[in-house]
Amino acid sequence: MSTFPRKISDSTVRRSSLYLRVLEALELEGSDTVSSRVLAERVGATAAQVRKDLSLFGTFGTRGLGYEVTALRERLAEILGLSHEWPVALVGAGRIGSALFEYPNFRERGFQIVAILDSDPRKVGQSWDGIEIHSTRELERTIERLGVEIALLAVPASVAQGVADHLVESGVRGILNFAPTRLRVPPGVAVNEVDLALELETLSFVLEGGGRDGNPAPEDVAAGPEGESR
Amino acid sequence: MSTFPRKISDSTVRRSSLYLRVLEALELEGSDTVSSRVLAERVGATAAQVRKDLSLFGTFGTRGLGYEVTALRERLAEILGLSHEWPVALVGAGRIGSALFEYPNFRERGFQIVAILDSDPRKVGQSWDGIEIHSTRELERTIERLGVEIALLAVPASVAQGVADHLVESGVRGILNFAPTRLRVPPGVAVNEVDLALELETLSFVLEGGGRDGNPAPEDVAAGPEGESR
DNA sequence: GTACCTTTGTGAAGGTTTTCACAAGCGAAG
DNA sequence: CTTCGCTTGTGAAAACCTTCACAAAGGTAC
Ligand SMILES: NC(=O)c1ccc[n+]([C@@H]2O[C@H](COP(=O)([O-])OP(=O)(O)OC[C@H]3O[C@@H](n4cnc5c(N)ncnc54)[C@H](O)[C@@H]3O)[C@@H](O)[C@H]2O)c1
Ligand SMILES: NC(=O)c1ccc[n+]([C@@H]2O[C@H](COP(=O)([O-])OP(=O)(O)OC[C@H]3O[C@@H](n4cnc5c(N)ncnc54)[C@H](O)[C@@H]3O)[C@@H](O)[C@H]2O)c1
Repeated sequence: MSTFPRKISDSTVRRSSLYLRVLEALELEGSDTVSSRVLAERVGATAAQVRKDLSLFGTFGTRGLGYEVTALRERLAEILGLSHEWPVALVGAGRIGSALFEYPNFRERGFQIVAILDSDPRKVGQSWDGIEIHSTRELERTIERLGVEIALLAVPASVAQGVADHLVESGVRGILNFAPTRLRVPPGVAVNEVDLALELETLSFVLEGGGRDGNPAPEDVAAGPEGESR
Repeated sequence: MSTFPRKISDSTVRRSSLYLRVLEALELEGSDTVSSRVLAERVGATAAQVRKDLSLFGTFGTRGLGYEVTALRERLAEILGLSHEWPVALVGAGRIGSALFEYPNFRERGFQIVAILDSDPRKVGQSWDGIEIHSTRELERTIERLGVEIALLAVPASVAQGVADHLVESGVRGILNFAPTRLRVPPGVAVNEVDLALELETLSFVLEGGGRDGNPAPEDVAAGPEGESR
């Protein structure tokens, strides 16, 4: 709904997600306000970075005081598109699919798995926690009926592109892809790849001395990916 | 083992991991050589980017011809630290832990789970596929005995930092963390965070119009995170 | 051997993200 | 009401990353 003057960078969005999590924790701890310094400390960034990030979204702080925890949390949640529930489809009811289904964190943050899809006739018809597993032949109908816009894609790599195409045709606009394949999707569709073998390989690169001189780089090693640009 | 003149950026390492995967596929397809253009096409980057990345590691190509597939694959694998097996410990034998354990992709790429650790007395003593689940009381001994340097951390967020500290004390230098907590580790230890709720939140941000004007940004939406630089 | 085609490797340019540094603003205290 | 201490918001600088553009060089055909 909301738009912003400048294009917001991926790194800013990712950090904002972390800020939100810290704000939720601070609220439970009973803090009323928080400074950019404290926020930064908690997420492993710099205070200037926090202020720059937040300033891209608007002006939230009070000079001399900091940010009001509850207000900022609410505003950030809204900005990140978390002020309403997202109905989510799980595609691929295999090993990783079942772990994802039972992951309570998704629902807590407003992502509710409302449909499970699989092509295996032995799985179709089963129910998980009251949600029936549908055949991928009913994919389009199911996605449309439930208004699903986000899908968790947990099918074998060999079929991932085909299933993704089908999802996009059916109206899905965001895919979290667990298969180790780069998906090609039309403009207007967002994909996030979760590539665990790649994550391990970046670890082994650093451990093997790629960072510098046989030792992992001292500084930025604690920060993680992203670089996650990430 | 190998060191490089300049510090290699995270994005370069991540792309290199993708190049390696494409090279493996090309080898199976029977290609002898590949140009930066083709390599780029397959991973969704530009040809110049591919050449820049590779040039940071050395000079591998032949002008007019391109890169020799097998030679480059071998060299890249070596650079990424994949020319030997890595014994890996799985810590937390829960839902995500068991999916990870059964994920064949890890072993195929040289990451072999040689130890499973859990604190739940009901799980300790069980065997998964011939590998016994050990108590976390034996963590240090197990890690040391098996020479584990990389751990998959799949325990509840509330205990993740404590377990991570214990792992580091025992000699672990690389952690792939699935708990939604930023780990603090001493210099010299590498951590990659896999934060699925965060990935979903970046999707919902884009879908909600954060990218631009109510529509996801047309260009870089297909590229994913790292971003994803991270 | 030469001409031509192709593709690499790489400085330089361009763009983006992070850090720096400080004026401006707010609240509290006296 | 003024002063003081603290913290934000933000231009400018620095660092970093990507793209451009082209000379250099290998292969091939004749
Ligand atoms: N197991 C893990 O820990 C793990 C980790 C990261 C990534 N992954 C990736 O996730 C994907 C699934 O892995 P898994 O271990 O759960 O495999 P799995 O074989 O246990 O599950 C795959 C599921 O997808 C279903 N499926 C197959 N073709 C389908 C189609 N065309 N449409 C719908 N459903 C279909 C299968 O019936 C099965 O239920 C793979 O791409 C894998 O590389 C797995
Ligand atoms: N289920 C998912 O799909 C999923 C996805 C992403 C991230 N995660 C994260 O992964 C972690 C594990 O999630 P899960 O769903 O597998 O939970 P789970 O409860 O199924 O498994 C957690 C396991 O950790 C063990 N454990 C608890 N304390 C321990 C300790 N101190 N030392 C060693 N082992 C200990 C438990 O006995 C249990 O076996 C959580 O942090 C969760 O947020 C889970």
